[in-house]
Amino acid sequence: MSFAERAEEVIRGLQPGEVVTYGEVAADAGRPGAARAVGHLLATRPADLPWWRVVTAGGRLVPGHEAEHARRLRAEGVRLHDGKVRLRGTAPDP
DNA sequence: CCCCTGACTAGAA
DNA sequence: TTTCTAGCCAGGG
Repeated sequence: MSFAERAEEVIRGLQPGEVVTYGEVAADAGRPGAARAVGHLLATRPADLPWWRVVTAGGRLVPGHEAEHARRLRAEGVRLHDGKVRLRGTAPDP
């Protein structure tokens, strides 16, 4: 099984509202640090994957798909803050 | 096998 | 805060 297959399974295993970063997916797929590869896969694999549940390490949405991404996340019940996703462990700036 | 590209990441300026 | 640089990995030509 290739990294792409594992990553695909990981993304498919995500639950509605479950938002993870590329690094999380890469690590879960067995290749920590291959975050770039994950993005490459999602970009080159037009499969029926919930790509909108994957965001950057900073909670930033996918560049070039912000509108679509934000819309889908809202549909899943994800709370957005200034176009960014509130990831676990992150705190707002007072 | 080599080279290039990209929906990444962390750190410095 | 935004922009740039260097490091990272998987695919495709």
